[in-house]
Amino acid sequence: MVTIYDIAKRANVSPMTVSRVINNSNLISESTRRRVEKIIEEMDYIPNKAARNLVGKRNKLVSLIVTDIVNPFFTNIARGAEDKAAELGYQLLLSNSDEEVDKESNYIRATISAGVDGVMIAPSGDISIHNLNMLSKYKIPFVLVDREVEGITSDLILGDNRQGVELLMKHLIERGHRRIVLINGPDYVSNAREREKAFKDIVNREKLENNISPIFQTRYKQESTDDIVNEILSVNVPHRATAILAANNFIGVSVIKSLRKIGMRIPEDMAVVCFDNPEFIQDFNPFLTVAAQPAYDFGYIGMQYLIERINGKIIKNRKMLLPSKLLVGKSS
Amino acid sequence: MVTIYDIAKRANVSPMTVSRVINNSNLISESTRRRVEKIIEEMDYIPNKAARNLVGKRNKLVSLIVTDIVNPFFTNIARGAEDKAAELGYQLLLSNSDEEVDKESNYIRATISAGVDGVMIAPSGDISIHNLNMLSKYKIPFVLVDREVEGITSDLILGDNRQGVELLMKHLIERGHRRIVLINGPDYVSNAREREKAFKDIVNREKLENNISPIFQTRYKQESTDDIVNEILSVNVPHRATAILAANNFIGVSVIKSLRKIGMRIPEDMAVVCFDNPEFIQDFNPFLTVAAQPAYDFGYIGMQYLIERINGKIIKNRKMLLPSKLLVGKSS
DNA sequence: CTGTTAGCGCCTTCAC
DNA sequence: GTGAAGGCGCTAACAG
Repeated sequence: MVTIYDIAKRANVSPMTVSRVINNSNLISESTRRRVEKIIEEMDYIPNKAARNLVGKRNKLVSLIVTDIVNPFFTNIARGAEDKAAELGYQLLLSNSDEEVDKESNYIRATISAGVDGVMIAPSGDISIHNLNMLSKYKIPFVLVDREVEGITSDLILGDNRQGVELLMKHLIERGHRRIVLINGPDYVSNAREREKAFKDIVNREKLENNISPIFQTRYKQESTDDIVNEILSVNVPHRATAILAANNFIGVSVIKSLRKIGMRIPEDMAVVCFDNPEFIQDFNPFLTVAAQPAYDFGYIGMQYLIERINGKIIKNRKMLLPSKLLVGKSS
Repeated sequence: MVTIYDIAKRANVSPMTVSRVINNSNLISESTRRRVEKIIEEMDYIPNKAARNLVGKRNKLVSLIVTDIVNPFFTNIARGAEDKAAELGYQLLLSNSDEEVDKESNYIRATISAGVDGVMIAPSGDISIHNLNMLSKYKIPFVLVDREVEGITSDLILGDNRQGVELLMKHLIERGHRRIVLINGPDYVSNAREREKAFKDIVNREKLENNISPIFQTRYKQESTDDIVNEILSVNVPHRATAILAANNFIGVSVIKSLRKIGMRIPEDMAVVCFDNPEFIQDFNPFLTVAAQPAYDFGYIGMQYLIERINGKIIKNRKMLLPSKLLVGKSS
């Protein structure tokens, strides 16, 4: 391994001078700078981050913790985050928490151990507060994306959930639906609570039949929704809901599968809409009607915020609320 | 920041003893071990990787370099890789090369600088050889996934491209197609060369009309294929190709878009098949007929190989060839 | 503008 | 079983 000492020897300078060169110090004469740079090039010298980090320097390393990179929503967040990070010279550690606090907790510890400068996280839920406090204890800045956590103040990049629900509900109502069911995510995730609140408000405001517009709860994962769908269909036809609003793409897809399994036609027998695209290419084969959140921007802007924080430029907490776009498919 | 010195003081032992505890040395009495462990717990001590790394220890950090995490093929590779890495206590650095050698080169340097123990990479192409040699120079083990590189020997996790092409061609031929066009990836990527070779062999073997079965080349990216499609359609109908084999999902999707743009019906006017799912959920809304590669396994097995290499368990190079599965959609 | 000294947190080596 | 000394590669603080 080539070190600054090797460079120094060859260049007839002290290691400190080499250090100054690789850190772009301007307390150096142009001639020695050039000489040293040439030798660095020749010897393929690559600085050792561990050593740098040990003396208290920034590590230029950030951590991204999502629930599941396979969800296109988070895939795009990851890409946005990585693009911005790379642009600013940072590297990205990736973890999948699967919405499990314990896994998340392990990742947080590993992440601290690795000496990251900051963390961008879509927290598992409100119980993530302990993990986030751990970060605070180590003075590691973080931003929350997609979800906030009760009792935590930080920079936030969130979807405008009320606006998204309005978009989907308005669309369904325009198509004549009056009996709409919400299949929501878990109530320990902030965006599920917000989506539910918006849903209820609209049901009241629009005087929809809210006795037949109950709210079901599942998880934001690839899980069967057969039971919930069966329960919805157990209501006899004149009173049965005619449309389902799924709180995210995984739920939306599961609902479609459950409906198809028992021969229901979509949208004739049941309309389905959801948050977030289940597919990564927007305009290719749209089946589901969705409120598409600008996931890439979540990641890109979030990383910008995070690195500003790392550099100590920003003190007060910021909250960015990003709107969804309605993409009408065949499912409604 | 809590260090082994803090723990040592509180436990009335030397820092060395603490070090032994956190490294599960067995040269320690049960009683002191327990005492130290208790204090570690109390003080929320987290080891500093930078320090560990500096004294030459494993960093428990690996790097994954893909061309684009947004491609579901690589998304699933990433998930498989991260799962295996986490299982074995490793963390994952993620980078997107966009199939550009210079970007890749920067990531490789950053990755070395970060002190990774190993690298899993889908190389940009044959020119990646310099980047891989850089890794060798630093004695960092690596495995190649999805693509091999001429002149590089290493562990390999590859798709069985011949088998995949056979699958798709057999399917098309069974449906009566005799004039098939290949829209391939760039020839500096090994799998493109293999797919082309298999395609040609089958065209000859099956005595397909190979004067009208030319091969076009584009990139494995989300780029327009309008020009290529127009060229294909410029042939008059009795002689025009009736099916297109796209070498990956991005190309497949682009081709569909190009065809739709000019009002061609799929599959009536033109059948389309490709490698890899363009969607992350297999059984939801299948439009394209695809040869689906087991991407998750690429990542999972690849990471297993890599970490075995890191631990010095394996010496000879291994090559894992994974078969595709045919998923028939509406596009053919 | 350049060099010297000391130390970051941990582990290897060698004592005891 | 436990501890002391030294050093990994780098940079902050000081000196010249």
